[in-house]
Amino acid sequence: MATGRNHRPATRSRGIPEATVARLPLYLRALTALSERSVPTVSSEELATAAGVNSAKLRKDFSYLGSYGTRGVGYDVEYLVYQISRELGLTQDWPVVIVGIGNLGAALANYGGFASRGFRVAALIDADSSMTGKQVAGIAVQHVDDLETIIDTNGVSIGVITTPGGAAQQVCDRLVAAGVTSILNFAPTVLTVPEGVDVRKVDLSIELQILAFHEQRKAAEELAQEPPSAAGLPAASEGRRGDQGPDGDIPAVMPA
Amino acid sequence: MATGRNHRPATRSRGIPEATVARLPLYLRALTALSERSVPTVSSEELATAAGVNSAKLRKDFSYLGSYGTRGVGYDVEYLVYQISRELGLTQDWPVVIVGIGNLGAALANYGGFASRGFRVAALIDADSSMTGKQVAGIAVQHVDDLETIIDTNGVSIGVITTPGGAAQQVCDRLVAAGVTSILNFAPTVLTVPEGVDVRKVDLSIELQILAFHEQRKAAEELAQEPPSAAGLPAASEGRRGDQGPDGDIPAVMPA
DNA sequence: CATTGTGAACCGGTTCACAGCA
DNA sequence: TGCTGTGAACCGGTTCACAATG
Repeated sequence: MATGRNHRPATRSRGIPEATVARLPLYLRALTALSERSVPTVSSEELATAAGVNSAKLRKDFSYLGSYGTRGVGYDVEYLVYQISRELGLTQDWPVVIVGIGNLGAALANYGGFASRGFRVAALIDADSSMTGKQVAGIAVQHVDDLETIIDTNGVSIGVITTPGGAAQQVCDRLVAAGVTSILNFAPTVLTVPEGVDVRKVDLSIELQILAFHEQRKAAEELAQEPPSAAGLPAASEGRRGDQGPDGDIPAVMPA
Repeated sequence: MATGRNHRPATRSRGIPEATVARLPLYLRALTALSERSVPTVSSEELATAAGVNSAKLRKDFSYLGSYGTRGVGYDVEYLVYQISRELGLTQDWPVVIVGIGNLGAALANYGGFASRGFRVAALIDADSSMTGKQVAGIAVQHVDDLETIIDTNGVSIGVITTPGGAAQQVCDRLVAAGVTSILNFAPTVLTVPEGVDVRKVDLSIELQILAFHEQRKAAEELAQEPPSAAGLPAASEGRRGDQGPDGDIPAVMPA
């Protein structure tokens, strides 16, 4: 999931590699912070450090968007914020529905960063009738029976699934039938969707399991490294900002 | 991150590619379901479908673990569950701390799939004194002042950060100093860690932004495709199970 | 002359296609 | 005969290194 995706394998959108797309939000976040500090320009080196990537990668990424930098100087922060926002489609705002208002669904509904940039929680949907009408994050929960109507009247094309695993595929089918074409899935389930629908998944337990794998390996190495020669200091390490997590690639959180 | 990771780039652990490691939990989940239905064996084709990958990839993945299949027959479900669990380090259980008990932290604490496989919530930690002592998911919240003691007495090596972005790096530093070597970061922040510490990140807003990008592209294509010839049915699509989301690769959810 | 933009080498991972084996 | 295991081709993405340039 790493990083996997869901697109036509051949002709890529407008030449922007998927890996680059996955990093644009990271650059945007760093640039927004600079913008708030009224920094006028950044070099690829500075920005790369802030975003946690190396500068060559960043420059190559930006080269896919066009030549927005100035040699000898760097990039204009405001201009770049605008270009990336536009490229990501954040100049319009996207109504989003969240289906499954358990602990996680409620947490997401309350998530501040939602509204800030291009997204708006248009509706909260739950199958439990006793939830209907309750306010969560200032929004009244609606019943799943009305899912199709809600999608339609709000013009929703992005859905977030935070239901238990067992309900996810069914909810997904209804979302897609109602016109949703992008789904963010937090349920621990592999969703089957028609061509043209994008699915990304976020899976807590998978992330933890990947960490456990490496954790175990570290423990094993520690034992194995004792015997050889110098059992001294463990390779003095300065701070780094390595690539962090999936890109794609990868985990689902299931509400209780 | 897809997937990106945080490891020495050269000598890979025990020859198991990172991309394979990221898929093992997926296979394990599918196998566990089969096991519960008492299915004795599966072919690579069946299991691949259940896990949402293609069979060649699955076979290659398994080949890194060893030759656990039987030609002409398939794989023994129970045996494979055991081998993958062992490989992922899930035969022992990992005490985990969650730092930042807001909406999201509470949601994760309540997440059932936690305890089920190898993980145990050893402690909940929050900086807000008014939270101290409160029960969340049956566990008393402890104050961040005691972080080091908690890590130490519980032998914790995996930490989950669900604090606001501003506190994440600081919490991370303390976790690492106290001995944590694997971190799952839900805060929208790039964490800097010393060599040898693994960080994976889960970022809601990044995931949504990636979806928005593709959503926008679809809309643009629709317009562009109208002009040509046949504006008929949109390429009849049978259900697929594509790769879904990051693997690696990559978003952070920030509690309110 | 500092910094971008990019061709070319490199590398991990995926897919293909078939040999090997129960 | 059917399915696994894997070498080889392929491909997207990363890194290198330097030419281009404001």
